[in-house]
Amino acid sequence: MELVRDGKNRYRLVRTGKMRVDAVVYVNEVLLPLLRDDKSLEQLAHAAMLPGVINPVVGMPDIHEGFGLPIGGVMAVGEDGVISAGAVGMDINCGVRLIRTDLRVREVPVPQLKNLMLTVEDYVPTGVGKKSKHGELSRRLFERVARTGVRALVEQGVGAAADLEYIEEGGCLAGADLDAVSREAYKRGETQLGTLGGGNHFIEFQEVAELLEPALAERWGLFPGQLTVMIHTGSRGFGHQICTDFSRSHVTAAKKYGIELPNKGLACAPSNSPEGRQYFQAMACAVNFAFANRHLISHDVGRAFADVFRKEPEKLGFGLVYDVAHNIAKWERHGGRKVLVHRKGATRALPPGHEDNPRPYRETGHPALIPGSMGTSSYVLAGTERAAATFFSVNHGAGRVLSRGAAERTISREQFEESMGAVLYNIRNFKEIVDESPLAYKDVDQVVQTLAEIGLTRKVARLRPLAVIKGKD
DNA sequence: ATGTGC
Repeated sequence: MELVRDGKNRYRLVRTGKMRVDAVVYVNEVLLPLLRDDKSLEQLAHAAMLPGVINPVVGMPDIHEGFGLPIGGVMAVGEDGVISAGAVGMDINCGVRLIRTDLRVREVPVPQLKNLMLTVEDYVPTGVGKKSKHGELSRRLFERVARTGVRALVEQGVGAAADLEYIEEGGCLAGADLDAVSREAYKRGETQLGTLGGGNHFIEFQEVAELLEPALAERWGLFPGQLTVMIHTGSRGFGHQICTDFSRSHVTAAKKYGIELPNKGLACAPSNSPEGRQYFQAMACAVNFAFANRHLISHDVGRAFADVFRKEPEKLGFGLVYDVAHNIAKWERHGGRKVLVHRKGATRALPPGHEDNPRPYRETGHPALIPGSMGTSSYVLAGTERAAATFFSVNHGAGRVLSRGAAERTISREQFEESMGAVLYNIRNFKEIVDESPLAYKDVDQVVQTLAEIGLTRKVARLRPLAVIKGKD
């Protein structure tokens, strides 16, 4: 397997052996060496072997080894090709939502910020295995949420109908069918609406630190010194179970349809087969659940703001900038063809004027939301026409450089605390959070710059972390 | 990522 330089910040794995197409990975000189002891390039090559795959399979600068497709991978497949649960990921519609306020960070003293953190934690369950505090609502609305997404919550008075235009797909991916979902997945999902989860998921209070395209940032409602809230979570146990179910059953399906699997994690079925359609139907349920999960969490964050500032969220300028997925498969048009784009740790970023942009962002292109690691900046990016080369995709974050285990073994308490700087966090026991240290991640500035300097994205705003809420066990 | 492992 040979990686050849193919222009600035761009390397190509030229088709060889059973690969049907090339793989292209976008990294600069700093990020390239980080792929040394990592199977992600091999995993891109595996994806390039699947039936119907379209040239090229793409790796983002935050790429790292995953299950099946690497995290930071984009695999587009024609109508005659396959769909793969492992190319979407365990956390279906893991994604990011950004909320703006009219508050200025300098007007919010640290004790008030701490109070805000505690109040949010009262409303939003965090940590692995946690169940919804809206137990009755979660159970009652679960089926409607899975079928119709965020709209089911809006109908109950959670948020406003106008919010739907500020969510990818209007908060509902078409084609969801609960009949495709196992009993097991259903049971795990119905009690988890409005929960954060663990691992890299978070609720973060941020300050708009820098406007890189001031006119556009202001048009999107951002201003320097502004307090924003970023929510990063997904479909919890529901999506996890769906991925597990289909990664197993599609090994059999692949055999049935004569598909040779380069690795088990890429288990797949023809997208037009009953097995392939069933995965799409189930995945769409989890996509809708995750959009609704972030929506209900925002509602609860709004309640916390109302408690602390003694003003209704609307009076605080509380509003949705955007909500975007980074683990999803969707049918889209690229190069005049209908293709199924699998994005796993990759964020859609449509260019200005593209007809698939939501109405408020039709002219400018929608914001692409990129969380950094805790303790480092996050970014608001915009799409470009050049990113047609990546099926209009950008990175999804900083990307891991140390596994959880390696982080726990090698990062000391002192190093951890230094890496967090002045950022507040809710976890007392450093061992529970060291695997999320900024030291376990790549440099998000390098990652974003890699794409920006070759015109695959534009930096609109940089957000600085003030305080982060992570999952508590 | 995950009621975190065959």
